[in-house]
Amino acid sequence: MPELPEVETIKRDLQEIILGKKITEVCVYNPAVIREPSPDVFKKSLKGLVVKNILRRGKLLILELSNGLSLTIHLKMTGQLVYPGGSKNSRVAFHLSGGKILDFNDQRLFGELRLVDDWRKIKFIRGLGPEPFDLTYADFRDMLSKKKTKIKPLLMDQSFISGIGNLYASEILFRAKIDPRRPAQSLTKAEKGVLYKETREVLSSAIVHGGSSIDDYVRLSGEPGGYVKFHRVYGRQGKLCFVCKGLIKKIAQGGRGTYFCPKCQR
DNA sequence: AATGGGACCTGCGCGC
DNA sequence: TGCGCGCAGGTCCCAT
Repeated sequence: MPELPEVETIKRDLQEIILGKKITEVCVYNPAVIREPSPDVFKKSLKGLVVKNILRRGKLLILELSNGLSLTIHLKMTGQLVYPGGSKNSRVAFHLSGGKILDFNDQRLFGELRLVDDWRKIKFIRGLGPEPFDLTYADFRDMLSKKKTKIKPLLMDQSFISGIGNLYASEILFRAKIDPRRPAQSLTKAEKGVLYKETREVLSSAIVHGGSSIDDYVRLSGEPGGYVKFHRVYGRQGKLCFVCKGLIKKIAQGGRGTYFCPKCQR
């Protein structure tokens, strides 16, 4: 968390609210989250710039600014953007034209803010695989056929496909009825087709509902996203499967929790 | 190429 | 009650 649907939701919220606004002041309360340039230069350079465009690539938010620079924001696990803000716990406060504040909160300080000349050149962006919604079925099928990796960690691999994290990987595989431990290349053509379809459906439905408010994720307004009620397996270990009434199981894969129904997912 | 582990962090829930 | 421990996961990095 947050993954593609949450970041996309925040992107759309930001487009409604802060597009065209000017950054009048930046207050840095914890410099650890500013990865480049130095916090001092970051703060001074942003002052007076207007937000011209707001994009998302994978789980990265990109704010294109009036002088050609871009502010990139990675929320990692506990990052939040809240408007109107002004919380005492914020790490960075962006004062905007109109007098209100956009807060960047981040309890665990994993989040990353960067001010860069060209966001396309940053290492993280260069390493990203295709966006799920830009990927054709033919390409997806071919990509899977080349991989021996287990399917669940593969879906979370940002160089393979961008934007899917631990929560949605589990949810997508449940709906596709595929065991998360299966080697990717062992999937049948039919399974690949279902996986492709469910990847798009789960992600787009999650976006429609404003993302999943698990842990710290909130929308720009501070309100929760509404997709949690559609979760079928994530965080449900030991509970009954909604489809077969069997028990949902939790296993570790690559140091991360994987949730699945051993009966429904083969 | 694939896989596993640790590092970065901090609040929370658990067991004792 | 209070304490210490492990866990949560996005990404990078190193080792095998």
